[in-house]
Amino acid sequence: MPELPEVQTMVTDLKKAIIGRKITGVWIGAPALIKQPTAKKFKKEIMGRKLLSVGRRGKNILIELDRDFILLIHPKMTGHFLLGRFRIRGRGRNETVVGEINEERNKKDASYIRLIFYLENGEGLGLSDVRKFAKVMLFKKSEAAKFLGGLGIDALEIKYPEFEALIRKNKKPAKPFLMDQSRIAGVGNIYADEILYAAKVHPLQETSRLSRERIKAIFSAMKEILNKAVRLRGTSVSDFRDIAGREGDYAPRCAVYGREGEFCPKGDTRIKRITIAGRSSYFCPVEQKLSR
DNA sequence: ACTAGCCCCTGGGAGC
DNA sequence: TGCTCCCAGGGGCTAG
Repeated sequence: MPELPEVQTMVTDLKKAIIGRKITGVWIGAPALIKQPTAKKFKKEIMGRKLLSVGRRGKNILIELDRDFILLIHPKMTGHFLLGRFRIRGRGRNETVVGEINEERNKKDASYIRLIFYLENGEGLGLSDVRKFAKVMLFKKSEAAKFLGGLGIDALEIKYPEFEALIRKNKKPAKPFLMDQSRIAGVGNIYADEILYAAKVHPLQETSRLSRERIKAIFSAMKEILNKAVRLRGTSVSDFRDIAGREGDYAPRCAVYGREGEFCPKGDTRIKRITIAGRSSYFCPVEQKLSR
């Protein structure tokens, strides 16, 4: 599921592929993904816009368009972009996308495309999203604060003093703290588990009594793991693909995520899975002891 | 102001 | 083989 490194991979790809190009058409297969404004108005307003720059804040992709518009895409669980040539098959509600993208394995992926931005040369930028959880918004630059105001500091931007101040104020256990986008933006379920494992902190650890040493360990593990995952172009445990349909290379580096019952990389203890706030959490009960 | 819990959605895997 | 059931999960929303 796209977290900061996967979103950054998409942003890097998009920068190369679409900057300076113009949106010549839009196909909306799942109007419910468009949260702002209405799908009809969205289509009208985005037509003919030029793509000026691509950025990221937490897990949100922000594309700057001409006339001071911002296009925001949050991929949620299964959203990702594919660049290729697409045909629409069927009619009305039964319309589906057939992709002429590079490889056979991506054909299925293309059929999950819910939204296409057509570019000048007939190529399309498709948003593939099996579960239709993705969020797409279009608004004026002047309204950005309204739609991004609730987001905390990006996990790759935050400096240690700010991080320590946030974690000291925090009342949640360590894992929900890392995943709270209103404090620090970008860390999701997979990387939170990996960060806490590397920092030797139990996911249910209350953060109020953590020593400065442990807080520093969490902070540096966060930076190191996210940066490494960015270099490896993300984790593809399920649906994540880059713009060309390729998987990321970080998944084999995961020490604990998705590895219930396997041995901890540092010993002969088996990795446990527990549920925290409705989410699976993987950890090593020996490496990550609760302390108080 | 804050938090816990429900809900959105679909494919894939387990179980029978 | 084929059916049904349950699970995955980020974050928006609501009730408390």
